[in-house]
Amino acid sequence: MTKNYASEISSPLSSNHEDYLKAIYILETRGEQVTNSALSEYIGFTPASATNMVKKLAQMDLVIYRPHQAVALTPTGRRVALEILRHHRLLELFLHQTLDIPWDSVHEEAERLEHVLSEALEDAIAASLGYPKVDPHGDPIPSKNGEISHTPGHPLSQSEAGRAYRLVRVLSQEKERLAYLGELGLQLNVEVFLREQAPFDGPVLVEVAGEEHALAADMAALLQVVPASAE
Amino acid sequence: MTKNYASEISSPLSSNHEDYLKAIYILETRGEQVTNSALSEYIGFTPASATNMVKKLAQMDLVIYRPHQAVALTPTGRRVALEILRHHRLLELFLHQTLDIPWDSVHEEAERLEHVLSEALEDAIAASLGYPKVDPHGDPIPSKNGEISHTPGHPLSQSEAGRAYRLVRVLSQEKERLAYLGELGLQLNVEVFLREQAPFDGPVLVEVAGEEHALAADMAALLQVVPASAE
DNA sequence: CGTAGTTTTTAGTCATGGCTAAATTGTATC
DNA sequence: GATACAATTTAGCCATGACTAAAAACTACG
Ligand SMILES: [Mn+2]
Ligand SMILES: [Mn+2]
Ligand SMILES: [Mn+2]
Ligand SMILES: [Mn+2]
Repeated sequence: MTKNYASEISSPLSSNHEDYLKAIYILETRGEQVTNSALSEYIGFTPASATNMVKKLAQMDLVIYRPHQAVALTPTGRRVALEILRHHRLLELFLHQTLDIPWDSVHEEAERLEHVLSEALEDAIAASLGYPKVDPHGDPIPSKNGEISHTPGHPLSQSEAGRAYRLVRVLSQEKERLAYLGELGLQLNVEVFLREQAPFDGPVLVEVAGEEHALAADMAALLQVVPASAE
Repeated sequence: MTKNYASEISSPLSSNHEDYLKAIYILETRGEQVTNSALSEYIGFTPASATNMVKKLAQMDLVIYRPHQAVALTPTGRRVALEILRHHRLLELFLHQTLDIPWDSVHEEAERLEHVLSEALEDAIAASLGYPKVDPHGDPIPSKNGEISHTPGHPLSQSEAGRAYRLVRVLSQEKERLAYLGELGLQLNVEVFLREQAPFDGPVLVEVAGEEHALAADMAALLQVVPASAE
């Protein structure tokens, strides 16, 4: 058997089923309404396809669907979403740590592998990593029984200038963006000194590993930090 | 991009396409004629489905199909089969070595993972294992450019009694059989002393790690060995 | 409220790739 | 060579899940 949630559902789920549920979960956690258009845009299929799939998921009791309303996960749907998300983030960390895959590439690899990970493999990976709590981007890894911790931190763009911070999460999975940040030395847990914060949503000046860089406001908004003093 | 052979083919191949090609390759190497029934039995679909798929593979120039004749791989088809086989065997070894997955479980895991392995990951795995030549069952791992070595050895059932041998390959991927062999201590590269060989295809008596065991003739036929003196 | 514009749903099409059942072809035996 | 039996192919069915285009339903604004 290949999946933990297998006992809770009627028919086996395809990769796309799982990606839909994961997408709904992620959109839910963003606090936005999970409209059909938001969902279809996120997964990259047409709105008609999204409606179609959501109806099927509703028949399987994985989501609640009321026409023209935002879709929501049922408890079972959330369990499935969290299991796939756990696979995804464990894989990202494993690929990064064990196989030296750069942090800007792990997402796309995990996107395919997450669907073919057995329980045994999930457990073996988790064990070999020492039961980690976050992935290479600082995203929390759901526990086996579906708990997920809230990550601390606040955007660098909303932090006080003249202080040192530690990067605890990057709210982006865009390959190019992550590659750029990596070039600046901005990897997870790196120390960042916030030199200057321009007003009117202007750029921020930071110092990383002795070098100074300017970051656009929207970029800085994606960088979650905590005070470096909290060591 | 996900596969190396992508440039050589017209349309992307599904997991099942790849498994068919791999199956044809394996049946070919057994020296038997790859009949429709042999193929359909091996892959576990009906003969009608096999005919159907073989015709599609023929349209893509991956196999040669003539009605009522044995099917054969084209050079391109062989390249695809060998790439998937490389994925499979690299994964088996990786799972066994790096994640301690038992040798009787790696096959089924690799059967799913082999289809979602990117070039980058294939390379990273091969590098982390030190570019290995054989998998945990002694099956040769095809090279990146599609070369595959011939493994030495002969069946234990056709070996001379009173001599010591080294197990270099097990010609089975049945979970229960491998688990049983593992319990006897019969893992790859283990030393086996052939105590007695009963006539008329009778059982063989072996000594492994100080313990004596009797093996059925068909079991012993699956164990490929070389003289232990060849150290 | 009524209407324009947006969002969502419906309806209908298509490709894929399994399946069963029936027809056909090939093979072996008398 | 006829005939039985096995292997293979054909024909037709079905589920899945994408798509486009059209219809319907919501929303917002004058
Ligand atoms: Mn995915
Ligand atoms: Mn991540
Ligand atoms: Mn496979
Ligand atoms: Mn093997």
